Amino acid sequence: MTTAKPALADPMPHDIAPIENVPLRVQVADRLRSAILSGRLRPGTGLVETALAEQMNVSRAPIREAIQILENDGLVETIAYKGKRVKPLTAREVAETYSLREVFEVMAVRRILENGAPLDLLREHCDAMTAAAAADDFEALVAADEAFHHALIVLADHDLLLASWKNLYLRIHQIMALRNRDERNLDEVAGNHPPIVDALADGDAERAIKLISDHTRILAAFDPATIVEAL
Amino acid sequence: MTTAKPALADPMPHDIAPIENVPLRVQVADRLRSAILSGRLRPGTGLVETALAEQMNVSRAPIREAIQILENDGLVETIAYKGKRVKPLTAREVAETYSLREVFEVMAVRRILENGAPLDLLREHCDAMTAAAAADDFEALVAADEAFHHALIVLADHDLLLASWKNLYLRIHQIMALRNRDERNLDEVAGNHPPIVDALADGDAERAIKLISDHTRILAAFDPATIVEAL
DNA sequence: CACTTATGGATTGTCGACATTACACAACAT
DNA sequence: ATGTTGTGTAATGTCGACAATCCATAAGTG
Repeated sequence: MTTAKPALADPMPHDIAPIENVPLRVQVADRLRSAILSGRLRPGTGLVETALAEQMNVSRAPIREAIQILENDGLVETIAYKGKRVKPLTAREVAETYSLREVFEVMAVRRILENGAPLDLLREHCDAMTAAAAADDFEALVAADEAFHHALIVLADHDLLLASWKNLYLRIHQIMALRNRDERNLDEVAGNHPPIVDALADGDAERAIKLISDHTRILAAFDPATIVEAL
Repeated sequence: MTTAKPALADPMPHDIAPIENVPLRVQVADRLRSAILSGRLRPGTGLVETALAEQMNVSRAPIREAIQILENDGLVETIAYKGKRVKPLTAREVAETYSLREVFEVMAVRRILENGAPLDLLREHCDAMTAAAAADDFEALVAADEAFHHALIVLADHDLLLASWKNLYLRIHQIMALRNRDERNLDEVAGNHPPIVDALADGDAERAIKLISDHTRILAAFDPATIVEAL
């Protein structure tokens, strides 16, 4: 009953966005994270609190907490009394990241098949991917790809899985940014996804799992050598 | 060549442990964590920085950072400008925790079967469990059980998996502490594990996966109702 | 020359004080 | 009474300064 109070009819234009009260540490963390994920801050780069504080015009406290947030994201590591730096990316870590992602996505597929879920969202993302591929728009393709996989995890209806996947995907972002632009066929990437949805629709567990498994594994296999050196 | 320097022959007794230079935040975090995991700090309990700082006789800074560490462990949640509290445990979270653990352990089994690994450590832990069960020593049984599963994950030789499993197992600790002492047959718990090792030894993937899967699932199914209320 | 011992700079670790926010409750007006 | 507005309190958020630690490099010593 929002209309129960007739005085002041609709006084607030929707344009007035709520004042954002974002703590500094979050702003700092977001900026640093995006710098890391975009590859502007390369693995091995030292993060000096004093320098960052001065550069961003805040005190050391928020910087410290921001760095700790990034540590929880697994993007930064601390060596006591020595310094903090962007976590180096070893070939092994890359492989492990993708293999864990595979397990997560297979788990999602299993749960979707067991509990059922509407698949139209996945189809939409597939369409977006084929469109992006047709337009030769790499960025859009990557975005749609992530949206697809994200939706897949969400459909699994498992908060902890979703949180773990998101955390893992941070590194995937980083890896993709550091990887030499692999000039693979965009249409091929886009074409890989619809069969997964089809298998889900058919309730064909074995096929769906194999498809999603192969899909993520292909990405992983492409990596180790093409990563830029760490530190 | 440690004997190349003949002067001062073996001057340091091994008894003298290295001076521990543990940052306060870590000490605080360890204490709080153990309090949470043991159930002394129940879910929903508010954590007030000022109070903890006074109580532990340190400033607020280490307390703050310690709490953030626990947040990364998933044991504490923050509501901005409102307070921090021990994360409430819902039945859903418990179920999700165990289901994710199942996936992790199945992944470990798969990797062990694919890459091979010595199984004697697992056997030792099995023996410790049966011994504990025979002595009716609940604590020892739980410890050996954890050692077994920990070893299983370690054998999978996957650092990221190990880290994720450890993080997840923190909550399992908490859950077990909060759960009404389930008076199940100790011998039964102990007896569940050797067949897993046998299946691994036989290279029987299907059987090993089914065993480990059932094993963790049984534990999960036992929970939701027996958990004490949150908040 | 080999080896120990100072010393200096850089960086994190800790502290106490102040600013900001949110909530609860009282005071007030309608 | 009901709703609005003020005010106080308790908590987190932020700050600047100081202490502790590590590392490299130089100085001293046999």
